[in-house]
Amino acid sequence: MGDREGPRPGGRSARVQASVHGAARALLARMDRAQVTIPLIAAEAGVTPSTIYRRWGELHELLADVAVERLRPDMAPADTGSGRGDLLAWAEQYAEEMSSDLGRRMIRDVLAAEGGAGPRRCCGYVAEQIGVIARRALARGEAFPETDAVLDRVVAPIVYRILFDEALGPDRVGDLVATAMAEARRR
Amino acid sequence: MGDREGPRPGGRSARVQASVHGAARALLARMDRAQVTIPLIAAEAGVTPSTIYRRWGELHELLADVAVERLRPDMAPADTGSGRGDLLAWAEQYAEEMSSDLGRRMIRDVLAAEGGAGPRRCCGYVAEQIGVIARRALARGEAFPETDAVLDRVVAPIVYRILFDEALGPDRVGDLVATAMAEARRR
DNA sequence: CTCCAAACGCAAAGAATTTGCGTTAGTCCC
DNA sequence: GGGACTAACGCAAATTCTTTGCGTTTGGAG
Repeated sequence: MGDREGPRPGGRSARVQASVHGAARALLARMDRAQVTIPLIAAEAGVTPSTIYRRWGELHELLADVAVERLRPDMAPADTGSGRGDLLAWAEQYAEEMSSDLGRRMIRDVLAAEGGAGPRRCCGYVAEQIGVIARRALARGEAFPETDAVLDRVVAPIVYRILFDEALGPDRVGDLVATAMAEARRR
Repeated sequence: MGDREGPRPGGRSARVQASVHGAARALLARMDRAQVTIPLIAAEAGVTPSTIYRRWGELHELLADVAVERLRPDMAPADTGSGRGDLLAWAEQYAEEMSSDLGRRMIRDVLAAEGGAGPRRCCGYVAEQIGVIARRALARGEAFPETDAVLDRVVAPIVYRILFDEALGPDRVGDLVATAMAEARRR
């Protein structure tokens, strides 16, 4: 049940999904994003367009699917020795990755899809990473803010600025982390 | 120069733009969003599809244009007698409007467009409203946080949750405002 | 008043999307 | 293991959307 949404692991569906995802990533890396179409992806993946249309419906849905996959963290946040250091390192890296052209585009792809599942999953990934940092900090006996507080004070401003204004620099991210950590005492 | 990007006020271009915007709004209100297409909008507006394609390029650009228009505030924030009250009232209304289905969709439309002009303009609208509240507060001799601080502590969490998670209730919005107002003392 | 540039309408060509039908692959139950 | 069943796929035709060339109109400048 915790199995993502996909079909069963070894089936034909899974193979098609993998090859379509791979084709989409390859094309996105190779050419301008406005020129990537479903027939192109289908040709690259070795399937017929109708297969993609039936499964994903629109290009946005497919790209969102691919983007969510790429936004899933592949490792635990670095352990710098303190919760504050961990959060700062994580936040700086996150801000940098997401403000890159690729990161920006992935976020927008995720948001463009119809169902709310993609964005929520991304938020979940972030919350999970913060949770790891938090548990590590608490195990060391340190104070650490609630995950929701970190989302509100650190993650939200980073993402909001990337989407609507201009990406925050490392110094501003540091300020956000400091503000969030100040919240920890009230726990 | 503060004139938006559009053509001169009375020209033919302006009339076409107005009628296309109106047609798009009418169709969005009347039918499901996935069924709204450029040829449909063109028919409703009484122009040929190629006109729309040439001016906006894609449906997303047009919808983003329409959404930005609708997101522009049409009046100054209510004056409740104090900066804190003004901000609270504004934030609660903003959160409510943006978390509605319509608001959500408009935000996503704005973000889906290619150029970064739309999102920045929306952010500018918000900053402007906050600026009005701030100037009123300062004129009364009250303390009030920087606009950037309000964006980070109040607006960003509201929008982030709407886009990625679940909309915040009025109580949580109140907490955000309280946090932001606490910042004012350091000015 | 005349000229000019930008924008529009029309229509044909090209590309993408939808859909019906036959076939295949994997699954479940003997 | 073997047979039936379901979901997904391939193919191809029909539909709809998108692009583009060319002539015409419109509003503004000199």
